[in-house]
Amino acid sequence: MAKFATIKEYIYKKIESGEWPEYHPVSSENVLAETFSVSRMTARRALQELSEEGLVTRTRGSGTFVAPLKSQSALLTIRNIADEIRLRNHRHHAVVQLLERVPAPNSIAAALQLTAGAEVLHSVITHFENGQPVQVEDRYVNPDLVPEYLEQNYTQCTPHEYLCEVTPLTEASHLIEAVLPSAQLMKWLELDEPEPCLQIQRRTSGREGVVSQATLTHPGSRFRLGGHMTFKTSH
Amino acid sequence: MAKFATIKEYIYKKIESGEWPEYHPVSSENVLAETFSVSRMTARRALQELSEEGLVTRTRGSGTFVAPLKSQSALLTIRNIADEIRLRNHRHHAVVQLLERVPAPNSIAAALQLTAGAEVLHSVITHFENGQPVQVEDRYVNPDLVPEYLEQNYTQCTPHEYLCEVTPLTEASHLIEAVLPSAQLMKWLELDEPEPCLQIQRRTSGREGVVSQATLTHPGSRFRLGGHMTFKTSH
DNA sequence: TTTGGAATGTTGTATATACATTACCAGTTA
DNA sequence: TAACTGGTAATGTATATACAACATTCCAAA
Repeated sequence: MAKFATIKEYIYKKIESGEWPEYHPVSSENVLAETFSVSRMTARRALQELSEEGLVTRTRGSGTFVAPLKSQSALLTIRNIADEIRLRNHRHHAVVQLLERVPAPNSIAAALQLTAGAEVLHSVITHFENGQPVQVEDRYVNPDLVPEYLEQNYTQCTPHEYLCEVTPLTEASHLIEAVLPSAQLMKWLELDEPEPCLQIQRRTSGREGVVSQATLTHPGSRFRLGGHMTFKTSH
Repeated sequence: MAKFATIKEYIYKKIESGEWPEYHPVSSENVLAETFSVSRMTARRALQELSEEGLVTRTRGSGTFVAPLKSQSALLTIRNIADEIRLRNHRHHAVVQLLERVPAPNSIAAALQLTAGAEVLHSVITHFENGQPVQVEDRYVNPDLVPEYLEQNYTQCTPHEYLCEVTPLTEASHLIEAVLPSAQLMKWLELDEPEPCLQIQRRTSGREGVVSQATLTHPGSRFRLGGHMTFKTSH
C-alpha cells in the first residue's frame, strides 16, 4: 500500500471505531509526517483526500477536525432517459406530442425567472423503451437563452442533447414525488388504468440564467434509479 | 487566481466550448508545465482535480483524455429521515409498530444472502414530523451481524443510528419506485384515502456482508429529495 | 479593561527532483 | 506472421524546501 494510503487508513479507523468523535482534532500535517516518517507533502495528501471524501474538515490556520457525521447521505445518480435505455442495450425511440410557443403559466414563469405571462417554449415528448412508453418529458424552455428550441427534430436527438450543445450547464435542482397521472398523462403513457407514477422535476441553469424546467413522469413499475457507492451513507 | 486553477480553467473552456471533443487528448503534465511556466507538480494538480471531477480520464503510461460526456448524470442526496427533519428545524418522533424475530421471506433471505427460511430481525417504525407521519421504515436485519438489534429503544435513536454504531458501512444500493400503499401501510401512515407513495428500497452492506434491507415509504405529497450540484449534469 | 500587535502553529500554494509503473510503438527475432 | 525486446513518454508516488495566508494565543501598551 502506498504511504499516503496507510495514513488515510489509520485516520479512517480512528473515526470508524469512534475513538475520534465529531470535531475531534486530527494530528497536524507536521505531526503526522513525523509519526509516519514521511514528508509533510505525503501526510498532506492523506488529509486532503479525507477532506474531499467528507470525513474531515480543514481550516487554514486552525487545523483538521473530524467532520460531523450528522450529514450522512447517500447519493443517487439520475441519468438521461436515452442513455439509461441504451445502457441496458434496449431500443429507444421518441414521439413528439406537443411543440408550441405559449404564455408561461405562473409557476413556470417563476421557475424560469421570467415576468408573468411572458412567452416560453413548450414541448412534450414520450420516450419508449423497446416499444413501451417509459417516460413523458414535459419541458418549458427559456426562449431568450434557446431561441431555436422548437425548430429541432426531437425524434433524432433528445432535448437534453440539444440543450447541452447550446448552453453549457452549471447547476441543476431536483424534486421527486409520487403522483397519480392526469388523464392527459395517462394517454401519453398509454396507460389504461391509473397507476402511481414517479415524477421528477428538474430545473437546470447555465451561466446566463435558468435554461429550462422539465417534468419527467415514469410509470411506477418501470423506473429505477442507479445507486451510487459512497463512504458515508445511510442504513 | 492560483496557478493550478488557471490551468484548470483553460482546459475547462476547451472542453466546454467543444473545441476538445470526447476522447481528445489533453496536453501532458510536462507540456502543460512548460506552456504555463509552472512546475510539473502544479500542472499535475490541475489534471488531477479535473480527473476527480470526472471531466478527464487519466491512464498511466498512456495520457490524459477528455472524458466521454455520455455518462452525464445528476446526483441526488438522500438523507436519513431524522436528520432531514431536524435540518428543517421540525420536531421528530418515532412510533415502533413492530419488533420481531421471524423466518425470512424468500425475497428478504436472498437480499440478505441468507439461506431460505433463516430467522431474521424485523422492525417497522413510523416517523413523524411535527406530529404528521412522513415515513414508514420497514427493515429486515441480518441477525449474525447485529444480534442485539431487537433490544434497542427506537423511540430514542433511529435504527440507522444504532446500525451505524455497530457496523460501519461500506456500500449501499437503492431502488426507488412509486406505489399505492397496502391497507397495512395506510394504517401506519394514518392515511384515509389511498395516495401514491414514494418507496425507497435500500440495501446496506458492511465488510462482513449485507447488514440490512429497508423499505422506506413516504406519502407522495410530503417527500422531497435534496438536489446536488455537479459540473456534469442533465437538462 | 480593552486594544493592538507580535509570536507561533496550521493549512494552502508552488517548485525542483527522483524514481517507479505502465502503455505504446518500432524494430528485431524466431 | 507472430512473439519478443527495448526505448520513450506518460502518469503515480514520494521527498525536501520555501513562502503565503490565516487562526489563535498571549502579552504589553493605552
